[in-house]
Formats: sequence, C-alpha cells, structure tokens
Amino acid sequence: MFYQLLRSKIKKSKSLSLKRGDFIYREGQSPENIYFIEQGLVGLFHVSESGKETFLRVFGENNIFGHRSFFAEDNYHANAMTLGPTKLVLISVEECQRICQESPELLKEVTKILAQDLGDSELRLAGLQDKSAPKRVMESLVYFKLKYPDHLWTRKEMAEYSGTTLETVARVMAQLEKDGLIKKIGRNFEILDIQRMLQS
Amino acid sequence: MFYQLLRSKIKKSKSLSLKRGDFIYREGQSPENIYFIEQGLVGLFHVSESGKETFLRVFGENNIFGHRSFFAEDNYHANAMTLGPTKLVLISVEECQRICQESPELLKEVTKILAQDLGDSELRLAGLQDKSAPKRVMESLVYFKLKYPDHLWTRKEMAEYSGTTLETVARVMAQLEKDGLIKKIGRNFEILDIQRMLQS
DNA sequence: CGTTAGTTTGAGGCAGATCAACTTTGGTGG
DNA sequence: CCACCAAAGTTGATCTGCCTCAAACTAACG
Repeated sequence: MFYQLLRSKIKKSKSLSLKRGDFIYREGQSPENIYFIEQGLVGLFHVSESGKETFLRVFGENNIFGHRSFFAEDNYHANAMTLGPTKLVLISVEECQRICQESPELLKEVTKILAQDLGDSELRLAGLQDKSAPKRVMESLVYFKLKYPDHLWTRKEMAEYSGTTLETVARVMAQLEKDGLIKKIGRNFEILDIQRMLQS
Repeated sequence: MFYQLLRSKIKKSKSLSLKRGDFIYREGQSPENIYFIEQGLVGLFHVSESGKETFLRVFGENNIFGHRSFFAEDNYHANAMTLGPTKLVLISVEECQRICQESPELLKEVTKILAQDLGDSELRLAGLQDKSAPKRVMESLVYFKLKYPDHLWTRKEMAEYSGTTLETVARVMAQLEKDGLIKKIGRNFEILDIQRMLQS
C-alpha cells in the first residue's frame, strides 16, 4: 500500500492535532510541508474574490494533501480545513525532496494520485456543463456517503462540492425523500436506493 | 528543458502525420502510447452522454499528451483531436515504463505537469461557479491568443473551453469590439487591450 | 463562384440563484 | 435535565443570465 510505503520512508516529522474548522494552510501561501492524515477528515476549498466557495477535494485517513503545490512548484491555490477532529503528520519539503529521490517508486504513486485527481476534476468540469443541479447533487450524496459514511455532511459542504447552493441541495433532498430514495435522519441522511440514485 | 530530456531518452518510437480534425484516441480506450507533439496542435475534448462537448486541455509543440491515463492506470477519459496539421511521435507504454525507471528526474517533470494541470483544472472549476459567462469568454480569448497566437480559433472551440455556447462567444466578442478591446479580422481576431480584458 | 462550415443576431423561456422569513436541531451551561 | 440559543436547514417567491431555437449572413477554400 501507498501509505505504508510512505510512512516507512519518513525519518523526520512533526505531529499536529486539530479540531473541526481549523485551517491547515491558506491559498497563496508557499508550501512548507506535505500533510499526512493519521485520523480525521480534511477539505480543500477555493474561495473566489466574490466570496463564493468551491469544495475541490476531500482527504480522509491515510491520504496526503498539500502535495499538488509542492510538485507544481506553486503556491497553494486553495484553503485546507479540517472537517472534524484530525491528527496530522507534517513532512517538511526538504524531507519530501529526500524521499522522492530515495524512492522513485513512491514518486510514481504520487504521480498516479495526481493523474487520477486530474481526471476526476476534468470530469467534474464537464459534468458542470451538462448535468442538471439535481443530478449533480445526487451524485455528490452518493460520493460522500459511500466514501465517508460516518461524517455528518452539511448542506453547505455538499452544495459547494456539487456546484449548487445549499437551498438547492435542501430542495433536492426533500424530493428524494418523497421519492423514497433517501431518508433524512436529523441533519444526517441515509441512502435507500443507490441504483436509482445514480441512474436517474 | 523537459522535452529535450525526454527526446534524449527515447530509444524506440513511431511517427505519425495528421491533418486537422483527426482523432488520435477516443474516450474509453486503454492507453497504448504516450504522444509527443513535434509540430501542430491537439485538443482534448470530453463528450457527455447528451452530446455536449467540453474542451479540457490544449497541447502545442513539444508537449506530451495521453500521459494522464498512463499514470492513472486508467482508460482515456476524453478524445484527443488535432486542431491543425500535426506531426506526432508515439512512445509505447513499455517504452514509457522503461524511461520512467531509467530517469526519475523525467518522472518528476511529468509529475510537475500533472500537478500544474490539476491546479488549472480546479481553478477553472471554481471559475465556472462565480465568474460570469462574458468574463470566462474574455479570459479564454486572452489565454488562446497569448498561448497560440497563430491558430485560428473557432467560436465553438472557445465556447467549449470557457463553458458557454458559441452564440454567447459571438455576442461577447461583438460587445468587446464595440468597446474597443478587440478587433475582429475575418474569422480571426486581435486583442487591442489585454489589461482591460483581464481586469473587467 | 458555388458550397459549406462558421458566424451573427434576435426572440423567448427556464433552471436555478438569490433573497427572505421561518423552523428545527443538537450542543451547552445553568 | 431542561431551557436556551446559535448554527443549520427548510420553504416560498421572485428574478435574471444565458441557453436554446431559429433564421439569415459571410468567410474562405477548392
């Protein structure tokens, strides 16, 4: 596995414990570390001039983040924020350099992750053009529930991921419950019929 | 430079000459080559079920394409099509494997390209949410004209890149000409005031 | 100079954003 | 344990940007 290989290569690192809503880094900063998630959940958000937020990527346990900027030799293009209590391992850029040189195998794994994420991002870009808002919301619900079933996702998070507004997410969810596709439980929800969620 | 390093590492390759509008590969196919552009221009397009096309990336001289799928170990997620007469060098996946192993330095360069493209794609994703159609069109005009000034870009290409329709592109361009920001020359155009194009 | 691909312009409609008011949830501390 | 309150969610009404459809026009190539 990727993360076991990575951890075995780390000689020097720092740890960091955070609560929900803490920022790990902000757009525009130059990367000082790559981050490994030992426990918890992190979201990557872009905030535009007008204040509109876009939810770019989610990172869960054993994922890394902050690597894009490091490899692009770029400043961060978005904000990284915890979505719940989180324990991180910080790997300095110097350490990253060393690890990459020492283990081309590991470098290739990171390349694979970037290539997959680029594909995902471009398919989302395309989906934004021709899929209706309800359809995008449904896909997001499935994505979040399958990948991170234990997290309580807010309407805002799901809206910013699917490229809509929280009102639209609420309306779509109300309709989906009427149609028997999901069941709302307090602020949480449960998917009753994944098949129909994805095909319609 | 990246492409000189790459070319020096290639031992075995094929060449291919194409005219405008030829497909190099199609969505869903499994990658058999990575492609290097010796001369010409190639566009990467995603076509959705409903038939809507999205222009994902442009590749010019000394660029590679097809690499994302190779590294993601994925099938192609889009169609690659020539935008003009083009001369390609085909590098088989076996050859790619060999080159990556032989030159981690080159691998790191490819990783950099992927990381940059991921950043670009995510910023476009964010821009699609909060920038108006006219603004996105203006940014696309600037992008295309600066990067590939010699190519005659169609309204359709610019629309599919900026996430609008050709009608909207035509309307925006008419207004821009009225405002003295661009000058239309036949089907081509010229930017008169880049500063104002980007700030407004 | 005919043909076709590309472009322009107009009219109309609608999906979904926005604004606003109200309700619910669930954590906190008294 | 309950009352309170801020945060989160719901629902309705309105409004508009831009897509869609349609039709006429024009560039550019053989």
